[in-house]
Amino acid sequence: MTTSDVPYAYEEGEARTLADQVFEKIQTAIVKGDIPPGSKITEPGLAKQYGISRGPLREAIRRLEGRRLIKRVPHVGARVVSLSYEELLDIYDVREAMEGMACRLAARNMTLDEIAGLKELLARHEQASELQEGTAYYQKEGDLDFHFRIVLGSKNEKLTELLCGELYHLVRMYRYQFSASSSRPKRAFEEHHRIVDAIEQRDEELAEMLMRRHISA
Amino acid sequence: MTTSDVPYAYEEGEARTLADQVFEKIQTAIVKGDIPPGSKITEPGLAKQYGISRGPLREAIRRLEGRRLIKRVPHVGARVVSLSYEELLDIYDVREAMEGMACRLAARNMTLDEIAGLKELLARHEQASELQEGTAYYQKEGDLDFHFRIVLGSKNEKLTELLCGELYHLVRMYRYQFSASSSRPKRAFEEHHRIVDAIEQRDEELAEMLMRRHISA
DNA sequence: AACAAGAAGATTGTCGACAATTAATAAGAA
DNA sequence: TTCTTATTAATTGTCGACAATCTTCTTGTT
Repeated sequence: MTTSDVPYAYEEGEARTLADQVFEKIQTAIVKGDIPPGSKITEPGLAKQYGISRGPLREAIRRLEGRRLIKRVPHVGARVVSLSYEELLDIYDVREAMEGMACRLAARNMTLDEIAGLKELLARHEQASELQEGTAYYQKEGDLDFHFRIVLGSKNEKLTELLCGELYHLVRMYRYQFSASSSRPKRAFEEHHRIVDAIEQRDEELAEMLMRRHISA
Repeated sequence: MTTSDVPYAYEEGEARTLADQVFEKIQTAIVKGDIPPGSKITEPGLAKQYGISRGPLREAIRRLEGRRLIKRVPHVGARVVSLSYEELLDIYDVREAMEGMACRLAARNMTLDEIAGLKELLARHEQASELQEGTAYYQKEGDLDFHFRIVLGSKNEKLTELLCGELYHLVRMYRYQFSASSSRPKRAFEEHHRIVDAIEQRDEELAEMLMRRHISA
């Protein structure tokens, strides 16, 4: 796995606050399904589980609420969001729009080094894909890594925040939940390749179009 | 003003929690510039000002942090985000992508009633724009109202959440801050009109394109 | 005068306790 | 038995206090 588990990461080894630590722990727990979707969050329970008081825990919950991974009802409690099939389709429309734009901007703003890195990543994918018929690596983190780099290459902070800080987690959540594999590794790989070509040629229009088709598939 | 001050509103008169109330108060205070961008948030100060304890206040701050209206540094404090010109351009690229998609989906999913409502809104705008040379009303809330309705018409929950719950506030913040008026009321009105036409004809492609051009201008 | 080290002050982080509200349970009447 | 009502239990909301950390001011040295 090339990307860390926590993508938009803080500086490592930081003396962060308890609330921050627990925020991330709960976030990954939700994403990985350790705390199943729709389940109720009981404050005393979680506080005891993580060995902290309710204060920092509540702050973490409020932050997750701001990121829409948790829905809260006053005086009743908080539940982990459960994504329906409709919501998943919604998310993919959003991704199509935003990653399309990201790809357009990447074609404009990516440095030559970054492009070279992308091509190298593709090469590694190809190899892994040929060696093992293992769609596993390629499908999951590898695919996200590819998209991740393009988003970063857009050099658009807001876009990066929204995609990597919010939608990213929801998509990962979905993939963990359904063990989703797009079941078309060869095709996807070719599409990735063409996208990189378009970026290299600085063809913004084409880059956006290819990415949008790639996601909507 | 047709839209309420708090757009994605809770049910009114609800017995919400202190943290929720203060969250909204601070949010609008930030958006309207009452708490200036870049200024430091001191917990004891705000707590006293709103007449509450630090507990709920901290929860509100964490929620605002999740929405990226506030940046926090551990053990140092929180500051209101200050949007640079570059960030504003970034936001507009995101808006172009997302509202373009929203417009495409609106052309697909908007009901006839909603379309009729849009046309009626346009008529009101035209009248107001003719009567007073008052670009004021049209430029500000009226323009947002137009975009707001189209986003809602997309019937895409995630898109609505992101646009209305996050970018919306940032755009409003910017407008308050610079008293921004796009200085082209006539042209903008015509573009709105053409967009509605495209939606009415269910021409998704055209609707998206027109909206994107409208925003990027 | 300028800089460094240290002390005082203020602010943030964490905790436990109490009040308010909701959910669960038990008791009683139809 | 079943529905209503009252009581109990549990959970959430709020608060004030204390500890840890950072900031600022003071003091002393070069």
